[in-house]
Amino acid sequence: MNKYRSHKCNELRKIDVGKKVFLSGWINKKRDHGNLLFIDLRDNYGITQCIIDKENSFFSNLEKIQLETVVKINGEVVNRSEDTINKEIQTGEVEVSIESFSILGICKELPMPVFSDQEYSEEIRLKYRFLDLRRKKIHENIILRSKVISFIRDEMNKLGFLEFQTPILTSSSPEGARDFLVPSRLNPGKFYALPQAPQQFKQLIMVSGFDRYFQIAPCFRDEDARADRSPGEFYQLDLEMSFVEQEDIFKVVEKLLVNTFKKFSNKKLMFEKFPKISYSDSMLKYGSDKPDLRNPLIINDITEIFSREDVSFEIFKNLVKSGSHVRCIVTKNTKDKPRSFFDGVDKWAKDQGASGLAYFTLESDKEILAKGPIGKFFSKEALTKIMKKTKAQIGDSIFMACGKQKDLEKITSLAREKIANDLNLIDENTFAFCWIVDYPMFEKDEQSGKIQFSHNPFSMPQGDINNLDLENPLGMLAFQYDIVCNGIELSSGAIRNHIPELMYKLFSVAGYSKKHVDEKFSGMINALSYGAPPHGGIAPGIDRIVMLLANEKNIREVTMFPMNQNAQDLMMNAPSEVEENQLKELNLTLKLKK
RNA sequence: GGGGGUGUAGCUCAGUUGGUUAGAGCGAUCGCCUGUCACGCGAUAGGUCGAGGGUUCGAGUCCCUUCACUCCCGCCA
Repeated sequence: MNKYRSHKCNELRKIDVGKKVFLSGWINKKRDHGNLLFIDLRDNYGITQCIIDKENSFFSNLEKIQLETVVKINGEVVNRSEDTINKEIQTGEVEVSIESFSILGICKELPMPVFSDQEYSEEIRLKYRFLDLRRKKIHENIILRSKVISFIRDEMNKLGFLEFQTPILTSSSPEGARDFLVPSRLNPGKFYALPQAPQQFKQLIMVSGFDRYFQIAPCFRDEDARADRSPGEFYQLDLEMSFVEQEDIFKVVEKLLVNTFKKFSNKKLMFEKFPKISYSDSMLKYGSDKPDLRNPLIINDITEIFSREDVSFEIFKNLVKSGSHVRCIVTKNTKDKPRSFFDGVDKWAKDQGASGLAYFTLESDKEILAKGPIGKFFSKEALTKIMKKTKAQIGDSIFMACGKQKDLEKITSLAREKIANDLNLIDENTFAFCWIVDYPMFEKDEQSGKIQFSHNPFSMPQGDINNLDLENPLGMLAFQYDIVCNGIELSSGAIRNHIPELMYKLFSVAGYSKKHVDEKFSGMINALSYGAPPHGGIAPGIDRIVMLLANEKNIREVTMFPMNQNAQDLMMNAPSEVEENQLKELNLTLKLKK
């Protein structure tokens, strides 16, 4: 028999009454009545109330013991009287009458309480993460994460995918995010890079003939953190399939995500067949390529209205003449909302750096009229036209913004969210997935004016690949797609370009020579020249999936040992300085900026 | 790199128009208490008010600088 415990702390029931047992765990809570002491003993599985009175010679020692000390308790399971049963805990019908105890691990005075629903500063939580992780909420989040990953692994195996590991020390790639670099001792002056994703490896796995690959893959990107973005490292469900078209990948991933979300959450799925929205539609209707489809508000372009003679809103008209656009958001039946609601939105927009949001409300007094500060600038014919274009009705309000396309997309996207929150339009009890498809292959860099890959240079362009219009690269679409859920980008993927000649052509559009491609992607381009199957894949973010399932707003809540916003591990003291001889071995000298 | 928020006891926070000795709850220590499950009651200890500078007769409070944590923008194929 195990030396430390006969039972776990969630196991004892009425049927065990009379048994001699021994339990080990942490002292979660003491309730000291002076001559009678209750102890809640906690382990990973649950809590058992243990009790001792002053007749017992161990009483005074146990009374003095610190919370969170690890102890082994010997005793007898006894019944609780009807009025002392605790339904909150699994073992609440019984308790353990303590006969003796021993300390297995002492605990100093705690820097933060473990048994408490209080919130603590990130600094203290991260420094004492091992204590933080004992707390119920986050302990359960981490267990959920483990179960989700196991489930996904299981599903992937069932679907015929093989799990492979790919190198962690690899080469730096010129595209994408900033790399983490690792100096090579054996190759002075040269560096490995940690993979931003196993992108090239997974394609090489397809070229190697393995057909279906997946991996719960660590990815490393040296970019600044956000609430939903860990600094440094995160995990993706990386997968790749051979001899597939876009639709084949959609089928696999939809099934996997629907199964996962149904299993681990009680929230409703708005769609089991995820709607497909083209990138350009999404940018127009939602102002973003990661729309929250729980939000019913839609953005409409009404630029043309402002070239009409019977519209006299000169500020917008003049801006439109110089190339700006006007887009609007209609809110249903808001005619009775107080002035403060409308002004609040307008003021908020100004705080966001926009020039504000103009608005009016459609009312009817035999004739259509627009009420609000700028209502008088629109004729009833113009209003009718706007109503037709935006499907607005009497009683609705219209918020308008004017600006250059990029700025406009940004402010309308934010406004959509802001207004929906103000009007409480978002059903928090729902997951709304969608596919964003038809990404452009190339885009123009705003500052330099140069053509560059908009997403992934290895994606397959759409259309007849033998007759691509390379003169108009900005019109070219790619077989590239994202999954978005509740406004969070969960993953992106693509059908890959497996034809070397085509890849050279596309890289040349972005200004890279054949020589450059051969040098930077030698492994890939070489492999594709020896019989590569058509293939494609995707990589859903594990951390974000768990975040959604755990209903958390911050990725640290589902990460066991996260770093802080400055990419420091306060518990392990990373990053840290290293010894001079370590640098010397690596042929490195430090030149710190002052 | 830029903008916002926060920083007061071990922890979570209060602290008024600048005004005497900076408070509370939890935790710690000590005492009382035999049915609690956020046990109760009493007492004690515990403070560089993030740091530095300034204004003032007087600064936790006002001003400047700076640091830490956090949220956002940039960045994230």
